[in-house]
Amino acid sequence: MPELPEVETIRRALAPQVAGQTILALDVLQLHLRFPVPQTLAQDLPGRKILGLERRGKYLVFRLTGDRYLLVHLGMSGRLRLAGPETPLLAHEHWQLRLETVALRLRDPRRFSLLLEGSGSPGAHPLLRRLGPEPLEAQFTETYWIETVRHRKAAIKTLLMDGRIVAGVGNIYANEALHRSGIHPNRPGRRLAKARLLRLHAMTRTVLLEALDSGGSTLRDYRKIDGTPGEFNSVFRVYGRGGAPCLACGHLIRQIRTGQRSTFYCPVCQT
DNA sequence: ACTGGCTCCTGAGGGC
DNA sequence: TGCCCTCAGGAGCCAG
Repeated sequence: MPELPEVETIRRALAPQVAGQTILALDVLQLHLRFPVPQTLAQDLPGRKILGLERRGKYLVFRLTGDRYLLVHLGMSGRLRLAGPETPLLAHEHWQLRLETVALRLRDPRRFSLLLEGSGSPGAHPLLRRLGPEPLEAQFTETYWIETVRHRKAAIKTLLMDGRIVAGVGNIYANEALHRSGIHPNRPGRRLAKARLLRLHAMTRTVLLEALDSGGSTLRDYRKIDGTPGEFNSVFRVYGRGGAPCLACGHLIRQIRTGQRSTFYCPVCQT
Protein backbone atom coordinates (compact mmCIF):
# COMPACT_ATOMS: atom_id res chain seq x y z
CA MET A 1 0.00 0.00 0.00
CA PRO A 2 0.80 3.33 -0.77
CA GLU A 3 2.09 5.47 2.06
CA LEU A 4 2.16 9.25 2.22
CA PRO A 5 4.67 9.89 -0.61
CA GLU A 6 2.79 7.57 -2.96
CA VAL A 7 -0.59 9.08 -2.17
CA GLU A 8 0.80 12.59 -2.55
CA THR A 9 2.37 11.64 -5.90
CA ILE A 10 -1.02 10.38 -7.04
CA ARG A 11 -2.72 13.53 -5.81
CA ARG A 12 -0.34 15.80 -7.70
CA ALA A 13 -0.76 13.89 -10.93
CA LEU A 14 -4.50 13.51 -10.62
CA ALA A 15 -5.49 16.97 -9.45
CA PRO A 16 -5.01 18.82 -12.77
CA GLN A 17 -6.81 16.04 -14.64
CA VAL A 18 -9.96 16.05 -12.54
CA ALA A 19 -10.26 19.54 -11.07
CA GLY A 20 -13.01 21.57 -12.69
CA GLN A 21 -14.69 18.51 -14.20
CA THR A 22 -18.30 17.65 -13.57
CA ILE A 23 -19.21 14.18 -12.41
CA LEU A 24 -21.46 12.47 -14.92
CA ALA A 25 -21.93 9.21 -13.05
CA LEU A 26 -20.53 6.83 -10.49
CA ASP A 27 -20.59 3.17 -11.47
CA VAL A 28 -20.13 0.77 -8.57
CA LEU A 29 -19.38 -2.83 -9.50
CA GLN A 30 -18.39 -4.05 -6.07
CA LEU A 31 -19.80 -2.25 -3.08
CA HIS A 32 -18.19 -4.48 -0.51
CA LEU A 33 -14.94 -2.62 0.16
CA ARG A 34 -13.46 -1.90 3.59
CA PHE A 35 -16.73 -0.18 4.31
CA PRO A 36 -19.74 -0.58 2.03
CA VAL A 37 -19.87 2.06 -0.67
CA PRO A 38 -22.89 4.21 0.32
CA GLN A 39 -25.88 3.41 -1.85
CA THR A 40 -26.78 7.08 -2.01
CA LEU A 41 -23.54 8.02 -3.77
CA ALA A 42 -24.57 7.10 -7.29
CA GLN A 43 -27.60 9.38 -7.03
CA ASP A 44 -25.91 12.17 -5.16
CA LEU A 45 -22.77 12.68 -7.24
CA PRO A 46 -23.92 13.35 -10.81
CA GLY A 47 -23.91 17.05 -11.60
CA ARG A 48 -21.45 17.94 -8.89
CA LYS A 49 -18.16 19.48 -9.94
CA ILE A 50 -14.75 18.50 -8.56
CA LEU A 51 -13.28 21.64 -7.07
CA GLY A 52 -9.96 20.20 -6.01
CA LEU A 53 -8.08 17.24 -4.66
CA GLU A 54 -6.50 17.24 -1.22
CA ARG A 55 -4.64 14.71 0.91
CA ARG A 56 -4.77 13.98 4.61
CA GLY A 57 -2.42 11.22 5.75
CA LYS A 58 -3.05 8.44 3.24
CA TYR A 59 -6.56 9.66 2.44
CA LEU A 60 -7.48 11.50 -0.73
CA VAL A 61 -10.24 14.09 -0.42
CA PHE A 62 -12.11 15.14 -3.54
CA ARG A 63 -13.76 18.50 -2.84
CA LEU A 64 -17.11 18.82 -4.55
CA THR A 65 -19.62 21.55 -5.10
CA GLY A 66 -22.52 21.72 -2.64
CA ASP A 67 -20.11 21.54 0.34
CA ARG A 68 -19.56 17.84 -0.15
CA TYR A 69 -16.48 15.68 -0.50
CA LEU A 70 -15.44 12.18 -1.48
CA LEU A 71 -13.05 10.27 0.73
CA VAL A 72 -10.79 7.67 -0.91
CA HIS A 73 -8.23 5.42 0.78
CA LEU A 74 -6.26 2.90 -1.25
CA GLY A 75 -5.64 0.37 1.51
CA MET A 76 -2.90 -2.11 0.70
CA SER A 77 -3.49 -2.89 -2.95
CA GLY A 78 -5.65 -0.07 -4.30
CA ARG A 79 -4.68 1.67 -7.53
CA LEU A 80 -6.31 4.59 -9.28
CA ARG A 81 -6.08 5.08 -13.01
CA LEU A 82 -7.58 7.31 -15.63
CA ALA A 83 -9.23 5.51 -18.51
CA GLY A 84 -11.26 6.36 -21.53
CA PRO A 85 -14.95 5.89 -20.74
CA GLU A 86 -15.16 2.99 -23.20
CA THR A 87 -12.05 1.16 -22.02
CA PRO A 88 -13.04 -2.32 -20.86
CA LEU A 89 -12.96 -2.85 -17.11
CA LEU A 90 -10.08 -4.83 -15.68
CA ALA A 91 -10.52 -7.55 -13.10
CA HIS A 92 -10.93 -6.05 -9.60
CA GLU A 93 -11.93 -2.63 -10.86
CA HIS A 94 -14.65 -1.88 -8.31
CA TRP A 95 -15.88 1.56 -9.24
CA GLN A 96 -15.44 4.33 -11.75
CA LEU A 97 -16.24 7.99 -11.60
CA ARG A 98 -17.24 9.13 -15.07
CA LEU A 99 -16.16 12.69 -15.72
CA GLU A 100 -16.49 14.84 -18.81
CA THR A 101 -13.32 13.68 -20.57
CA VAL A 102 -12.08 10.68 -18.57
CA ALA A 103 -13.13 8.02 -16.11
CA LEU A 104 -11.35 7.59 -12.79
CA ARG A 105 -11.19 3.94 -11.87
CA LEU A 106 -10.21 2.05 -8.76
CA ARG A 107 -8.67 -1.40 -8.98
CA ASP A 108 -8.12 -3.20 -5.67
CA PRO A 109 -7.77 -6.99 -5.46
CA ARG A 110 -7.74 -7.10 -1.65
CA ARG A 111 -10.62 -4.66 -1.19
CA PHE A 112 -9.16 -2.87 1.82
CA SER A 113 -9.74 0.44 0.08
CA LEU A 114 -12.67 2.70 0.76
CA LEU A 115 -14.93 5.19 -0.97
CA LEU A 116 -17.07 7.35 1.31
CA GLU A 117 -18.75 10.72 1.18
CA GLY A 118 -19.20 13.56 3.59
CA SER A 119 -20.29 17.14 3.85
CA GLY A 120 -18.85 20.18 5.53
CA SER A 121 -15.30 20.02 6.81
CA PRO A 122 -13.44 16.81 5.88
CA GLY A 123 -11.40 17.19 9.04
CA ALA A 124 -14.53 16.43 11.05
CA HIS A 125 -15.05 13.06 9.38
CA PRO A 126 -14.74 10.19 11.89
CA LEU A 127 -11.86 8.67 9.92
CA LEU A 128 -9.91 11.92 9.74
CA ARG A 129 -10.81 13.51 13.04
CA ARG A 130 -8.32 11.57 15.14
CA LEU A 131 -5.41 11.76 12.71
CA GLY A 132 -2.25 13.32 14.05
CA PRO A 133 -0.39 16.14 12.31
CA GLU A 134 1.00 15.87 8.80
CA PRO A 135 4.68 14.91 9.15
CA LEU A 136 5.80 17.37 6.47
CA GLU A 137 3.92 20.33 7.87
CA ALA A 138 4.70 22.78 10.60
CA GLN A 139 2.27 21.31 13.15
CA PHE A 140 4.52 18.27 13.48
CA THR A 141 6.88 20.06 15.82
CA GLU A 142 9.80 18.52 17.68
CA THR A 143 8.08 19.33 20.96
CA TYR A 144 4.84 17.66 19.95
CA TRP A 145 6.68 14.52 18.84
CA ILE A 146 8.77 14.22 21.99
CA GLU A 147 5.93 14.91 24.39
CA THR A 148 3.64 12.45 22.62
CA VAL A 149 6.09 9.58 22.54
CA ARG A 150 8.48 9.93 25.45
CA HIS A 151 6.25 8.32 28.06
CA ARG A 152 4.95 5.49 25.87
CA LYS A 153 5.82 1.87 26.43
CA ALA A 154 5.06 0.68 22.89
CA ALA A 155 7.78 0.01 20.32
CA ILE A 156 8.92 3.24 18.69
CA LYS A 157 8.16 1.79 15.25
CA THR A 158 4.56 1.12 16.27
CA LEU A 159 4.28 4.69 17.54
CA LEU A 160 5.74 6.12 14.33
CA MET A 161 3.18 4.14 12.32
CA ASP A 162 0.25 5.19 14.51
CA GLY A 163 -1.80 7.63 12.46
CA ARG A 164 -3.19 9.22 15.61
CA ILE A 165 0.34 10.34 16.49
CA VAL A 166 1.54 11.32 13.02
CA ALA A 167 -0.41 10.77 9.80
CA GLY A 168 0.74 8.82 6.78
CA VAL A 169 3.91 7.00 7.88
CA GLY A 170 3.59 3.32 6.95
CA ASN A 171 5.80 0.29 7.26
CA ILE A 172 8.37 1.11 4.57
CA TYR A 173 9.19 4.60 5.70
CA ALA A 174 9.08 3.72 9.39
CA ASN A 175 11.75 1.07 8.72
CA GLU A 176 13.85 3.48 6.69
CA ALA A 177 13.59 6.38 9.13
CA LEU A 178 14.58 4.17 12.05
CA HIS A 179 17.64 2.84 10.23
CA ARG A 180 18.80 6.33 9.37
CA SER A 181 18.28 7.32 12.98
CA GLY A 182 20.22 4.37 14.39
CA ILE A 183 17.26 3.32 16.53
CA HIS A 184 16.14 -0.27 17.13
CA PRO A 185 12.50 -0.59 15.97
CA ASN A 186 11.40 -2.43 19.10
CA ARG A 187 12.82 0.06 21.56
CA PRO A 188 10.03 1.46 23.74
CA GLY A 189 9.33 5.15 23.18
CA ARG A 190 10.05 5.92 26.80
CA ARG A 191 13.50 4.38 26.60
CA LEU A 192 14.74 6.84 24.01
CA ALA A 193 16.69 9.95 24.91
CA LYS A 194 15.46 13.29 23.61
CA ALA A 195 18.31 13.67 21.18
CA ARG A 196 17.53 10.34 19.55
CA LEU A 197 13.83 11.18 19.26
CA LEU A 198 14.82 14.45 17.65
CA ARG A 199 16.93 12.60 15.13
CA LEU A 200 14.02 10.31 14.30
CA HIS A 201 11.74 13.32 13.88
CA ALA A 202 14.17 14.80 11.37
CA MET A 203 14.88 11.53 9.55
CA THR A 204 11.18 10.76 9.17
CA ARG A 205 10.73 14.02 7.34
CA THR A 206 13.89 13.52 5.28
CA VAL A 207 12.91 10.05 4.13
CA LEU A 208 9.39 11.14 3.19
CA LEU A 209 10.73 14.12 1.26
CA GLU A 210 13.27 12.03 -0.62
CA ALA A 211 10.61 9.48 -1.53
CA LEU A 212 8.34 12.28 -2.70
CA ASP A 213 11.12 13.62 -4.91
CA SER A 214 11.44 10.16 -6.46
CA GLY A 215 7.74 9.85 -7.17
CA GLY A 216 7.19 7.28 -4.43
CA SER A 217 8.20 3.65 -4.02
CA THR A 218 6.91 0.65 -5.89
CA LEU A 219 6.44 -2.78 -4.45
CA ARG A 220 3.66 -4.88 -5.83
CA ASP A 221 0.68 -2.71 -6.37
CA TYR A 222 1.58 0.90 -6.39
CA ARG A 223 1.88 2.73 -9.68
CA LYS A 224 1.85 6.38 -10.46
CA ILE A 225 -1.30 7.57 -12.14
CA ASP A 226 0.24 7.04 -15.59
CA GLY A 227 0.98 3.42 -14.73
CA THR A 228 4.74 3.84 -14.34
CA PRO A 229 6.43 2.71 -11.13
CA GLY A 230 7.91 5.01 -8.52
CA GLU A 231 11.68 5.29 -8.28
CA PHE A 232 12.36 5.29 -4.57
CA ASN A 233 12.94 1.52 -4.21
CA SER A 234 16.52 1.88 -5.30
CA VAL A 235 17.16 3.91 -2.17
CA PHE A 236 15.74 1.49 0.37
CA ARG A 237 18.42 0.82 2.93
CA VAL A 238 16.64 -1.83 4.98
CA TYR A 239 13.09 -2.45 3.76
CA GLY A 240 12.89 -5.81 2.00
CA ARG A 241 16.63 -6.39 2.48
CA GLY A 242 16.56 -9.10 5.14
CA GLY A 243 19.79 -11.15 4.95
CA ALA A 244 21.55 -8.57 2.77
CA PRO A 245 24.46 -6.47 4.07
CA CYS A 246 23.79 -3.15 5.78
CA LEU A 247 24.86 -0.38 3.43
CA ALA A 248 26.41 1.48 6.36
CA CYS A 249 28.35 -1.27 8.19
CA GLY A 250 28.09 -4.49 6.18
CA HIS A 251 26.39 -6.49 8.93
CA LEU A 252 23.43 -8.57 7.75
CA ILE A 253 20.02 -6.92 7.93
CA ARG A 254 17.61 -8.80 10.17
CA GLN A 255 13.90 -9.33 9.63
CA ILE A 256 11.62 -9.57 12.65
CA ARG A 257 8.00 -8.71 13.42
CA THR A 258 6.87 -5.63 15.32
CA GLY A 259 3.18 -5.73 16.03
CA GLN A 260 1.96 -7.72 13.06
CA ARG A 261 4.25 -5.98 10.61
CA SER A 262 7.55 -6.95 8.98
CA THR A 263 10.45 -5.06 10.42
CA PHE A 264 13.94 -4.78 8.96
CA TYR A 265 16.90 -3.40 10.85
CA CYS A 266 20.65 -3.57 11.24
CA PRO A 267 21.58 -5.07 14.61
CA VAL A 268 24.84 -3.11 14.67
CA CYS A 269 23.70 0.34 13.52
CA GLN A 270 20.37 0.30 15.34
CA THR A 271 20.28 0.05 19.12
C1' DA B 1 -5.13 5.73 28.58
C1' DC B 2 -2.53 2.22 26.28
C1' DT B 3 -1.36 -2.17 24.38
C1' DG B 4 -1.47 -6.06 21.59
C1' DG B 5 -4.15 -9.10 18.81
C1' DC B 6 -7.62 -9.77 15.25
C1' DT B 7 -9.93 -8.68 11.18
C1' DC B 8 -11.32 -7.64 6.39
C1' DC B 9 -9.57 -9.92 1.17
C1' DT B 10 -6.87 -11.77 -2.98
C1' DG B 11 -2.55 -12.89 -5.17
C1' DA B 12 2.27 -13.98 -5.36
C1' DG B 13 5.95 -16.80 -4.27
C1' DG B 14 8.46 -20.55 -1.99
C1' DG B 15 8.83 -25.42 -0.72
C1' DC B 16 7.81 -29.97 -1.71
C1' DT C 1 2.42 -28.92 -12.80
C1' DG C 2 0.06 -28.35 -8.71
C1' DC C 3 -0.97 -27.99 -3.89
C1' DC C 4 -0.33 -25.88 0.52
C1' DC C 5 1.51 -22.50 3.38
C1' DT C 6 2.98 -17.84 4.47
C1' DC C 7 3.15 -13.23 3.65
C1' DA C 8 1.93 -8.48 1.74
C1' DG C 9 2.76 -1.31 1.60
C1' DG C 10 -3.50 -0.38 6.20
C1' DA C 11 -5.86 0.62 10.11
C1' DG C 12 -10.26 0.30 12.82
C1' DC C 13 -12.01 -2.33 16.54
C1' DC C 14 -11.95 -4.90 20.70
C1' DA C 15 -10.84 -6.98 25.10
C1' DG C 16 -7.87 -6.69 28.88
